[in-house]
Amino acid sequence: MQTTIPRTRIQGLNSLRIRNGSYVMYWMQQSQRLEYNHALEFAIHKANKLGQKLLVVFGLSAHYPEANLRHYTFMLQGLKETQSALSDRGIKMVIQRGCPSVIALILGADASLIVCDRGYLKHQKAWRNEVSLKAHCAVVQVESDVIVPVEIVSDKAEYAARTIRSKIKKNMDSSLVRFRHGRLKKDSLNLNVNSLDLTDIDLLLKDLNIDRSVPAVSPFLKGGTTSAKKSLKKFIRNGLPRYGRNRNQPQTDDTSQMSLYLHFGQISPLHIALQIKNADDQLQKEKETFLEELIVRRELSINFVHYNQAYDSFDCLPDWAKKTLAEHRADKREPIYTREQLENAKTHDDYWNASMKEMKYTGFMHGYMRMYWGKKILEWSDSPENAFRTALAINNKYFIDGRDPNSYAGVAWLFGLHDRAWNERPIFGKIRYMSASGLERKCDIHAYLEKVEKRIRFFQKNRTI
DNA sequence: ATCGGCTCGCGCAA
DNA sequence: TGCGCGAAGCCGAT
Repeated sequence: MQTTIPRTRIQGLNSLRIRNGSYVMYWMQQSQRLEYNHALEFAIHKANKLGQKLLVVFGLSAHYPEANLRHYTFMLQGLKETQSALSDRGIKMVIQRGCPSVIALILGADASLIVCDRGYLKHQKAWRNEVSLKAHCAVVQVESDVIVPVEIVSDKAEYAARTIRSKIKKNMDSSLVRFRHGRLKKDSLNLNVNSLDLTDIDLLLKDLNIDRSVPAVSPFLKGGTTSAKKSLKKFIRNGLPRYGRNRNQPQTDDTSQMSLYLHFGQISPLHIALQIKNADDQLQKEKETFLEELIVRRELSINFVHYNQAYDSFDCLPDWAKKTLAEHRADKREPIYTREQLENAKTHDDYWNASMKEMKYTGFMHGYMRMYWGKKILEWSDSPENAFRTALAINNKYFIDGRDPNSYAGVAWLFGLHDRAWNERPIFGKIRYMSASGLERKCDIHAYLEKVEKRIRFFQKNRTI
């Protein structure tokens, strides 16, 4: 049990001191939860030490890059729960409408100290940079979204899972520790700061001028820590015992779905990892396989977006991949589908269409099908650059967990990132290929088609938003 | 059903 | 400098 936050998670973002302001402010943005939140714990600790109140602030932008009704609904469900959970602890949380960095600076003007959590995408870094440059007090960033902080693992973009694995494992035991949740001494509920009212999320969503082109998946998937923990429990009971066998079987539902909640910081990877470690001792192998995905692969994605500035474009790919795709640029593509045809699931390939529908109507797709889905976009586009753009755009539009570091690494993987060369063939060159016959050979793809059809019928019948 | 070849480059051993 | 091996494969030979 750890009582203080490890130094390796804490970074001063400017050189200013703690001022004598009205409160300590935790600018919450990435880690949208109360539990296992290192940034929040650090802020509570500092507030107690200074004898001050703690104000938690969230800036809600109506124009978050690529976000639509589906994402906002899921996020606001989680924020509503977090606000009330904090309130139960005597901590005031306000949500204000506007660009997150601007909100942080406005409310931070009265703060003694601004604590923020960490995000690795370009716009998330830019927001924190702006706040650290313009704030009048110390700005401290606390990592609470990974098991091993990125800089501790490596100081460069890693080449593949195998090169990052040992570096993560070296630091894992010292990072996989519980910590005590602190208590705020000075109740801050009476702080007089305005907040958006989250009582009626639908009403608030109508008020915000957001992109409404993609419907929410509520009430089938609900955002928030309670949902996340319920899914985790269910996974440990039902999915984990079969994880080794079924993780690549898209007709089953033996996945954890943790990526949805992790994306919005509604659950901590540390919390998940500890729960998994504590599960049945008979499941050593399954646990290892799951932790490999949760920690090594997820944190490889974060390493990628942190150190590779081109993570959202074709340029991010390793040279051998760009070279081999260029050599096959003139290969005949037949058929070629437009983005519209793809989004409408109007291809000749029923397996592919089913995966597209799963994504479009349920906001989720089984991991194994995510690979097949993307590989075919490369095969059916007029150029690899356009394929990259299309795959990423559709990914981010429909997946609840789109726009995550995992999204960028996942899309780039389709084009060779973190992978190796394979037998050369048309269009793909030496990039790994996947085929419909592979699906037939390796899983029960017809059961998957049925699963998707059934789920979509259920969704359409019961949709409320 | 199972196996080997395909093919690249990092990281480590020497 | 050489060598082993890898984020989830394909394909043809046996």
